[in-house]
Amino acid sequence: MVYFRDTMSKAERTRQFIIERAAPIINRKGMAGTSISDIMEATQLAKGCLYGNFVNKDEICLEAFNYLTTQYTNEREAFLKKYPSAKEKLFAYLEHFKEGKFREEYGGCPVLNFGTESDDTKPEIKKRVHQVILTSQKYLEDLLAQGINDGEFHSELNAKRVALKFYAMLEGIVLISRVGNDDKQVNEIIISIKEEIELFSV
Amino acid sequence: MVYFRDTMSKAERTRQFIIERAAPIINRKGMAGTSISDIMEATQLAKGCLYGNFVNKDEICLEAFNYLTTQYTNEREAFLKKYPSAKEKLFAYLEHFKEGKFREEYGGCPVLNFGTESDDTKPEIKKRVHQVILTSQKYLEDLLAQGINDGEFHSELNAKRVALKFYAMLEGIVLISRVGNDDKQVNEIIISIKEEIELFSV
DNA sequence: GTATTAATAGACCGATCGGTCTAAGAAAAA
DNA sequence: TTTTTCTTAGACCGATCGGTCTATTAATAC
Repeated sequence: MVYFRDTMSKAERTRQFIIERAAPIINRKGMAGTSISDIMEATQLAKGCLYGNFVNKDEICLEAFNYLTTQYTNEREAFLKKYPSAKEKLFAYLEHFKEGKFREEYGGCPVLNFGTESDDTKPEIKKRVHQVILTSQKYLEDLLAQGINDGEFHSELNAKRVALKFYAMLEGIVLISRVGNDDKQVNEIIISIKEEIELFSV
Repeated sequence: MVYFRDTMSKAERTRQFIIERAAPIINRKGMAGTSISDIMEATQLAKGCLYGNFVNKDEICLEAFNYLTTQYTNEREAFLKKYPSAKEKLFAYLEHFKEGKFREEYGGCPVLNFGTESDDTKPEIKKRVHQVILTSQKYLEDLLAQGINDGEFHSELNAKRVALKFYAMLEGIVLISRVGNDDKQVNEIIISIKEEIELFSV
């Protein structure tokens, strides 16, 4: 992240800094499992400073989730830009997933982590996670629809259903690979999805 | 759960009772999010009694996970027994999943909940979750292999890969349906899997 | 250079955390 | 019935929790 000294106030910069430092910790240890002192240590900031920039811990958690997801989305967007067709974009999507910064560096997929923790306890976070899930599905769905439109994919293809299927598989494999400390199964899933894409390619 | 007054000691019965009461709470609120006083309240037992039956909170969490998974496995086992062939068993497996006691009553799939929470913080729990994942995949894989063996499925079918694929999809859809408060997408996934089963049926 | 804004260390708050211990009573097992 | 096992309520422990506040200092903006 770049801090624009000319356009961002000191407070904005600090706020952003806190989010960036806190996000991977919360993603790893969970919202309940992360304490304010964890964040103080990671940022080397005083408690008063944290509470001067956020109203409470929940706000930090929410912003951490937003940061992680937009970060990931932006990176992927930049990566996919190079590929023109829907099919190429889909394959690139899988490649980008396979590189998997979010399966390793930051403690796994935030949708998975925040989603499972929030679903019975934090309605606001849950709502936000839900939005992200919908957006992600929609993205895949649009790619598939574009492919149909461009004559790359068969028209009988149910874009919505297949998008859901792919997305569920990817979330599922993040869980499996992380708990198993093993990336081999990620490749297996990618192969399965690629096979399926070929199946509905014209 | 039945308490066998003749074969179980008082301590064993109490231990079991605590596990059963604590399990759904821990599954919902998370390990870090569940306190000893939560468990005292749910069991109406004194703190000394809890610590007389378990060495610490972690042990309660681990046993809660074991309880939830064996519970679910047993129920499914009983349900599938009625179906003789591999293909019928697979379909029954999906039906049983669709009924989804563990997507609603107990706070979602324990593999998902304990898995995401433990993966960076609780190595012992993580290890146990890993075992359960392997067993579940193996179960599906064996079903598919049996189907091939019995001539129900094509022999080119990659049982291991497809088992992984199905399992990932199911874990993924638990997350999606819970965060979205919506079961419609569960049906969509079931349809997708059924389609796929038909695809490799002879 | 001056005015403003932001960050500091840390005292302090009440509440809760996981966990230990005890003395007494209840329940179960023999 | 007697003995053994188990559970009780709650005091107590030190630590930590999220959060507030203050007086001082540092950095930034104009």
